[in-house]
Amino acid sequence: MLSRSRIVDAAVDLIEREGADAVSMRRIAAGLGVGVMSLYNHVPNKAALLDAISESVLSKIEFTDDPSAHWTDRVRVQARAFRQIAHHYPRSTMVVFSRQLHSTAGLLPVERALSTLRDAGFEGSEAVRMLRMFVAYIVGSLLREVGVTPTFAPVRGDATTVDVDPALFPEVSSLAPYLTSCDHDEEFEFGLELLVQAMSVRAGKQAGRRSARG
Amino acid sequence: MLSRSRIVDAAVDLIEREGADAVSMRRIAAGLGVGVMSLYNHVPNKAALLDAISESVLSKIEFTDDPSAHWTDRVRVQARAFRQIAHHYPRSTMVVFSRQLHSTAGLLPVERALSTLRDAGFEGSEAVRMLRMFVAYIVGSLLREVGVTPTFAPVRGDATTVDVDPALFPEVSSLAPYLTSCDHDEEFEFGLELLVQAMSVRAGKQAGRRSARG
DNA sequence: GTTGACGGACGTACAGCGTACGTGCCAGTC
DNA sequence: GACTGGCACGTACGCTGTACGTCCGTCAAC
Repeated sequence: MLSRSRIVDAAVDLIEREGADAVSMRRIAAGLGVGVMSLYNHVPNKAALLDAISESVLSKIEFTDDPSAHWTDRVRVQARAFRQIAHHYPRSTMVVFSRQLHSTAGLLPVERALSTLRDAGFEGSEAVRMLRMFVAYIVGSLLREVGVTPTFAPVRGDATTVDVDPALFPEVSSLAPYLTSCDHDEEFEFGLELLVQAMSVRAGKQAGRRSARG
Repeated sequence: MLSRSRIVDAAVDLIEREGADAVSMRRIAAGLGVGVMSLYNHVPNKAALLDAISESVLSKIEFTDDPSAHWTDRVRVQARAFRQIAHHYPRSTMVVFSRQLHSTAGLLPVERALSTLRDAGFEGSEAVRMLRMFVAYIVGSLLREVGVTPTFAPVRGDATTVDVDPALFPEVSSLAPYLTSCDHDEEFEFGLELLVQAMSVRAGKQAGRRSARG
């Protein structure tokens, strides 16, 4: 029996195997051994299916939040949880990023994050701003890692040959070795640590007089 | 007479007017008062055209770098220049973000940024890491602003009504006013300032004695 | 002036797309 | 038995990208 979740799962599989461009209602139906129009009994249209895919991927984020841990560690854990799911479904993640979702699938992560930020001493608009900044960094990082967007390492994939004019681009040329290679894990952790430290400073300023929560 | 740049310009116009989904070779040709296949005399295929669009948009970034200014201000200026062009071509920016570009169109910004980072005291891999982190933040922010990706304000557009269960999501519920509204300018500047400050701290550590910004 | 070559504009054609619409099968309820 | 509603499915339409062939204007060589 066909069902919405079976369709979504098949679509995610197809995306991961052959890329987002390969996704068509016909291909999904064929993968399920089913007629094309049968899908429309469970999904109103393709756009809604893509939204459902986004929701499905987002809901797979594992948030094992430990309220007793220090808030900085909780921030790290949550950021990595986000990243891990993106690595597990890289091509579907691109679909998520390319769609505006109005669902509540992302509510739980937001709730957890805000709770953590409150423990860090951020209140009101400051907490929301911190959250948005963090999400921006994570999304931007994942967009680079997933490979669809700018590693801004504009040299050839072959790390040995660099076809950049040193006279025109001295910095790019001299830093070419670092620009061509990219250890995504290190890169992500570097930015994460920087942000956490920046948040710590800000938290100290804000909560300076008042007592921070344990 | 048809030309590659005329085609690209027409495509960008079409994207901005009617969205990326509306872009088809036929529509572009019609907009130019030209037959569909004529386009293929100047562009090998649609994918290449989209790449050309990305390149065109990126090349429009205005970098009026002032080497005499403090590096923190130069960072700010460069970040805002990036953002400004994204605001000028919001829908085309999404096309840029959704494509992996191997062109050298983004080289000049990278060169300027690395030069600025060098002045800040960052060398080698540290400079590249800083650049990548900054780009990640900017890209993530723009992705939110351009509206295609998660403002993570999962409540309704109507700011007065919030359909979130306060029992299940107390933080989201209590911060709803801040989550529903989003002043993109303030939001961007907030994260920008946080990053610049974080970089200042790091620069101080790395370069030893250096004038901190007041 | 004639001829030949060539590049660009264009029409036709084909496979694939999303999906509106209609048809038929089957389970459940009077 | 008749009726109803949900689901699987086929057909069909208008759209897409683009391979291929054709036509025409320009220019060089004779």
